[in-house]
Amino acid sequence: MEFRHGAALEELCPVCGDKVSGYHYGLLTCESCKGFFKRTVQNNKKYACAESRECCIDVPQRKRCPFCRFQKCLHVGMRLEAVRADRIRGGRNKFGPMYKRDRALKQQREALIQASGFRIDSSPPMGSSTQQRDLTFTADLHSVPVLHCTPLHTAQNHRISYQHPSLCSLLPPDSAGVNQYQCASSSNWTIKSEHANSAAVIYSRPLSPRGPRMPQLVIEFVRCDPDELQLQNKIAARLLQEHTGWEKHSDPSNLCLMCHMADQTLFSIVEWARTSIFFKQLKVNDQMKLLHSCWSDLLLLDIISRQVLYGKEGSLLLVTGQEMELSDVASHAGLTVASLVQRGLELVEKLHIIKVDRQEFACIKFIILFNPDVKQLEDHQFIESVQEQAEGALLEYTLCSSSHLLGRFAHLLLCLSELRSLSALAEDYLYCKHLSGEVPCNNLLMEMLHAKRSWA
DNA sequence: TTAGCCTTGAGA
DNA sequence: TCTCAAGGCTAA
Repeated sequence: MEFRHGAALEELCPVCGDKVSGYHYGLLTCESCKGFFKRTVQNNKKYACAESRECCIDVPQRKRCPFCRFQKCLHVGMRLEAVRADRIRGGRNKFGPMYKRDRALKQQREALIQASGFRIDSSPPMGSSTQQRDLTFTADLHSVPVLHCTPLHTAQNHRISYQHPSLCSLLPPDSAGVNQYQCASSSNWTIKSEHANSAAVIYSRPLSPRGPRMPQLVIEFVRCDPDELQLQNKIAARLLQEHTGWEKHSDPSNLCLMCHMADQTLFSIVEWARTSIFFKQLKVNDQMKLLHSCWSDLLLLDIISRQVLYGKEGSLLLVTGQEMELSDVASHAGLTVASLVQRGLELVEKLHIIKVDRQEFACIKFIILFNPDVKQLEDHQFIESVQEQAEGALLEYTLCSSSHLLGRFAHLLLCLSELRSLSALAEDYLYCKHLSGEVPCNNLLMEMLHAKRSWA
């Protein structure tokens, strides 16, 4: 299948919302933000914000505040290292494979839309509502009570303060009043969930003349998934900011670096959950209980699914898009980590052999998140109903895509059980390391670790 | 200073 | 040979 380059160009610039002209410095942006980013980095420009560093950056206003515009460039993931110090023109850079993978993802998403006849706003332009949500999320990071505060420097040496938010501050105010989720699609589909105590059933699309039936809920689950490249860029940029702050103080250990990466991944998982179908209808108390209960399962699933979908044999693909040689990991690991890595790799291999796809991973995430076994849930019936629907959607999807009747579905549930067992071991290991003071404190990772143990 | 268009050149 | 993401040029 040929990738339509034009499809990507229909997207909007994540910085200002203007028309995208191609991949520039790590992601799809417009020509003007490309030029702005280049000028800023090449000429080492220093800007200042006349307001409160929260200026709106859109097409009409992007010229108003270069400080906030550049901050946004970094925030959405434009890469400083893609600007060439030697200024040599032409050729390709090291991001080629990343652009290729992003194109493949977009192509896959487009194929999914076509197969289902359902319109998904692929990679919602950050200049639109998603952009606003993104800014709100960033603003949250700067406005919540301080648990941990490290002075950081951006590439421009602008001092910014980074305050680590707690899970509670990352979740929105109670949304229980909003008990109706409605989504109209271009194909006369109306998804409606009016929950009082149970989730309304979302029906599957009828059989498509072009291929197997795609359960409607699976499409919704995939739709909730973040854009892999944007996620990659965002986490890489945040880690770069954090790392700039560390350089002055000490050289962090590998374990420490991995914890920071896991911490940032946890942020993205919370962000995914809080904007996901069904979850956003829950009261904050229930949201927190569910996330406290399953964060490590979701974190491990994130690592494993990336490995299954995009990883290469012999290396570990990190959330930042970097690859680590497994031989390096093994040589630096102790017995416990080596055994965890080995079991993780065996699980990756199992999932790889049966070719688990994005749709199935998306369902599994919801099955993990909506765990009715969590104690003292206010809306237990609704949560149980969502998990049943997610399992039903996965079953239906596997029956459509596999000839082995229940075999594939059962296999996936077995893998899920292995994943839970592995994540419990990883949690124990992390807790031991925390007690011996070998991992960073006062972050979301540690908050989750403590929360689970305090009510377990 | 901005932003649209042009030139360049490595890799497919 | 073609593609496309770099840097360069220049009118507004």
